[in-house]
Amino acid sequence: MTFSEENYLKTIYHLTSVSDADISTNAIAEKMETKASSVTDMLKKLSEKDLVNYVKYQGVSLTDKGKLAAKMIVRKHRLWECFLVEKLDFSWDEVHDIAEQLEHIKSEKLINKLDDFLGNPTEDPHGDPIPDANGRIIKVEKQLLSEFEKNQIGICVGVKDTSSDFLKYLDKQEIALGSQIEIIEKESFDSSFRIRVGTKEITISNKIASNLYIK
Amino acid sequence: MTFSEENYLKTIYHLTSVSDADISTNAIAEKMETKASSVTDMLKKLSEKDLVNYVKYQGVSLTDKGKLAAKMIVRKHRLWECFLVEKLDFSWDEVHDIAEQLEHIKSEKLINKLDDFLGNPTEDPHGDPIPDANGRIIKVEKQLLSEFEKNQIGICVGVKDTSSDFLKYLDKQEIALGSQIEIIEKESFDSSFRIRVGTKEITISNKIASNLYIK
DNA sequence: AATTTATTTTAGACTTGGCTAAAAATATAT
DNA sequence: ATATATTTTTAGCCAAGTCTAAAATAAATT
Repeated sequence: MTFSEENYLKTIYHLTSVSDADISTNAIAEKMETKASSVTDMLKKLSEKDLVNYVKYQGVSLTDKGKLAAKMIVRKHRLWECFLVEKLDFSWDEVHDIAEQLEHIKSEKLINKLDDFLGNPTEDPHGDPIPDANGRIIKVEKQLLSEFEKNQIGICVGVKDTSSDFLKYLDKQEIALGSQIEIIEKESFDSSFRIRVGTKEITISNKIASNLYIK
Repeated sequence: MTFSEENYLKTIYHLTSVSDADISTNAIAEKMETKASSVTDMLKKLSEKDLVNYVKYQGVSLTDKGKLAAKMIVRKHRLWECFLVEKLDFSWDEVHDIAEQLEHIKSEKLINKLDDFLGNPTEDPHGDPIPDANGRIIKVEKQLLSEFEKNQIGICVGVKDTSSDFLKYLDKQEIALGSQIEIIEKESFDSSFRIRVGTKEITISNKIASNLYIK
């Protein structure tokens, strides 16, 4: 499988996890910052290889084979992210681009040994689940901070947006995975939140609250 | 720089280290298992980028820029090999192909952090030197076992051939980096050697002796 | 239901890196 | 010095993956 094929599969996998319905050519093109015509070409190829179910003009979905392949790529991506953060001391906002390259390294033995070396983690540095060698995923109950009510208390277990900008903002506010967060007040006017993180009290916008997973 | 360009640079670098003279198109083609015509095309491109000095029909050599680039690829390759052997517990005959992929990962920060994580090693698992971040290499005095005489004693510090077959043979004979080797007898007829490795006495062919570095 | 708008596909072109076959240059041998 | 052999380059073709522009289909609107 080529780099390009792997990137398409991964994109379709991620889009599927939010929408469920068949994925449109345009949605893929937008996510991958490429042109719809390029996507069409690739969908034909992936369909040939039985990695996707593709019907002209009707969108696309992953076959079982395609889904497993996509999960293996996600597995590699997230394990490498763990390695970068835990062993090489990268911060969580620096690892995405490097893992984007490392996820294409081909060696099952490598990834399984890496998994063991890291102590078989079930989540990456952003709180996203890591599929095991068979593609199984342990789902953690979690909800967005924005859905919480006044006086509720929870632990930060993940981020929805993993952009460097957002992660750096969280660092600045000293919000990390494992941080205890208490809703002090929910402002009805703009849906912003007054929260306590550890000992500090801060105000965060609804956009921030909509990208933090809490348990 | 593309994968292909990096592979050509690396090949020219390795060929240079044995011959000194300009490298022929054919020599590159043979080493890379490709055709001379493909090599010519690539040499033109590398020359455009000032990575090689190339004169039609006259062979090729690396520019300073090209040599540094090649050393950085070798650095990455050898550091990843160290990682695979020391941290992930691969054996020395398994790491080459994986490092061949990892050497193309682009991130200076990654490789320097990996270097630190490994304790800034100066040699890879085959005894080959690892260039530092500036391309500097610590050369170790060493000679081939085949050049040794009767009754000489030395320590195995490297292998010339790094093929899996050869490395597995060495494993079988319990010869590893650091092994003490004593020449018991040199057979003049076929230039084979009777040697002592640790407590064991074995006979090795001249071909084997010509691929073991001793200090 | 017809027409406009948006999406998707096709057709044809380009780039990278490879190939084969033939031509050109260089090296070797008579 | 010339003929032969080897090496290297050129010329033209192919596949992957991308693009633009035009055509086809689906969706939305009147």
